[in-house]
Amino acid sequence: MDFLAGPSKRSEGSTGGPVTYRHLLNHQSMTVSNPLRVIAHCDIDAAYAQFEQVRLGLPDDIPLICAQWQSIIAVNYPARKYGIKRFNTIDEAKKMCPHLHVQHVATYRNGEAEAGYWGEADPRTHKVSLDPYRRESLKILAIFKEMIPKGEIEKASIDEAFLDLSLMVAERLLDRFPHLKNVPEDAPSGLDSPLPPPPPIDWTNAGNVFPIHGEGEKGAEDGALAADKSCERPDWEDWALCVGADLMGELRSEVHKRLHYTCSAGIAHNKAMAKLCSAWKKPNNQTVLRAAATPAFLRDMDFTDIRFLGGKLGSAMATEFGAKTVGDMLTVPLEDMQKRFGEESIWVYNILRGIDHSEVTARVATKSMLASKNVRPSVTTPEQGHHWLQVLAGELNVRLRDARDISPGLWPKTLVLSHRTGIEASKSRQTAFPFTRNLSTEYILKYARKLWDEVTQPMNKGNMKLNNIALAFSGLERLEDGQKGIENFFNPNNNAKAATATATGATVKRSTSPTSRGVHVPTEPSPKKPRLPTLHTGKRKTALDSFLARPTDPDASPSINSGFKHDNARKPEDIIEIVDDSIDLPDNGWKCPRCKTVIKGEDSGNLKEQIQEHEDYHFALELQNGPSPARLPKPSKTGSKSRPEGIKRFFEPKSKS
DNA sequence: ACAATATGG
DNA sequence: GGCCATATTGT
Repeated sequence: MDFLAGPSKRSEGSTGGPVTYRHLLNHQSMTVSNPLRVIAHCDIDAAYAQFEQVRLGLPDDIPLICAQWQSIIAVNYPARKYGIKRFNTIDEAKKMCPHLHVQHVATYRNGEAEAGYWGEADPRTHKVSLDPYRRESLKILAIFKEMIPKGEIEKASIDEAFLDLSLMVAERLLDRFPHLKNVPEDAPSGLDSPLPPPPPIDWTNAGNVFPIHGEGEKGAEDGALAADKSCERPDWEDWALCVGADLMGELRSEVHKRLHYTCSAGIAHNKAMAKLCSAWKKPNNQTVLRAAATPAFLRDMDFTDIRFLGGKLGSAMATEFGAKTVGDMLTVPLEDMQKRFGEESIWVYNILRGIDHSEVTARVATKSMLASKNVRPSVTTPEQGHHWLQVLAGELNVRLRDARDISPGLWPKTLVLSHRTGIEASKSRQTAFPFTRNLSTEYILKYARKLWDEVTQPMNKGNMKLNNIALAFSGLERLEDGQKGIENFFNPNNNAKAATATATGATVKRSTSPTSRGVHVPTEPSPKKPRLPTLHTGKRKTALDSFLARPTDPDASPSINSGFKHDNARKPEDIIEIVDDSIDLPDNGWKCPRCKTVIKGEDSGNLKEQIQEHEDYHFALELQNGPSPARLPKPSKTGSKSRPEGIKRFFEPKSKS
């Protein structure tokens, strides 16, 4: 337990000694173990609720919940003051707060091709759409990308992201301390010489700085920080965090300025700690976790709050070692942990000590799209199913078109139909999804129906009772010209007769024992099969292994790259280019050179804003779908459709009921 | 390629 | 609890 003894012990970084010029100057050294590494985690406060509040143009201090049928899926912070929780019903919530705003998520209505906000949402006829939220998520991500052009950005979910600020921070440090750019002549070991001692740190713009001795200690608020300052000399690691926190402050204020969303952030030396401290003070706040404050920060925390320990692994460990807090777990020797949970559990051992070497990896492409519906009442005839297939196919149609607007050539390898009855395990059936130039709901529906028939034929005894139907695209990839089915390519209306003739029957029934595959204890890391390496440097292994995976030691291979790992990651130059694009514009409108969308400024004041927003949209979609191969003037759709489609929908009036 | 399952937001 | 996204395993 002497790990907790005090600030002299580092939780990360300086096990290898002082910060050197190499750490600051050599980008190749910006690895997961660079002591100057700065990682942020950012999380939109009560995201769905805020999205709705802003969409509706409501003031930010009114209590609002976002509803999905009779359930609450998000509660904004004003509403939380009334004690409203996610698990309350809407009626309960209204009782707690009579003037509560209740906004239902967008839905697809009957045969409607577009999701929208209708007066009423009926689970018997409507299907929930999260598309509006996905779009807001992309806008936010685009601002991140713009503000942190040189950092890796990992979208962790619809409302969360990790950012690697290390390069930006190093740059700012050098701007501020130019003398550090050159190694002094008389430096004993060249690049590997320690940096000179830093000046004191001004934390005033950094947000919450978690105190070294924990929260409840003597000097509250400023007192604790003042005490910290007096008893500890500043170091460059803390400087890096402070600069990173300034960056995050600017970024969050930019997000607020442009989109009116508040978010919370954590700034630390690694992902796990950044994630933990973004949740420390919410909403609209940020917290910095210095290495020296990490022991106090973690000590009393429930260790299952740590990312990846919230599931079966965490609870198995809690049971095994009779532990609840991180402090409890610190008494478990590494050997014991490894004996019980495998060699790789050193990952857990480290993270309990604030050490986490996992990288911030940009997600380059969406790999699947799922439209799922819990049907009420259950469908008991194949005909009822057709209705929902129509709705699900319609949604997939919209989503794939949207993605293809920005990422041409994107196409799913397969179409999957899943279904569930009661609480049994889901079953699924899939088929190849041949390329066509004429994507339509009907085209999707054709294959969906085929799957549906295969599924329903065997069960046609009147015993059919499906409670969930889902349709998904999987294996989403950018198709090369050569990959496009030749028939379909030249003959768009060809039905590709023999695309699938799968009739393999008999899926295994497996309804019992949800934990049968549960916490299997990996006594050995199990030699992996030579599986297809994924794009992401093949780090993923089994579910459990991936939690426990020990990162490769970056120090051992200084030659492997730093920030820009992915060939298709956007480079800063591109960003300049695009921002410049938006500057040249005709008087009263603007035509996007990429997608030919025309934006008209109603009052000239917001045209620029709209353009920026549009550019951001491109950014974000490329971030998600991968960059477009080149230009490609799209054949103008004008006039062919009465309803705007694809990217244009982005600029439609948001509420349409 | 296909089907099932795990995990997490 | 509903609606997702991603990854892995066995066949």
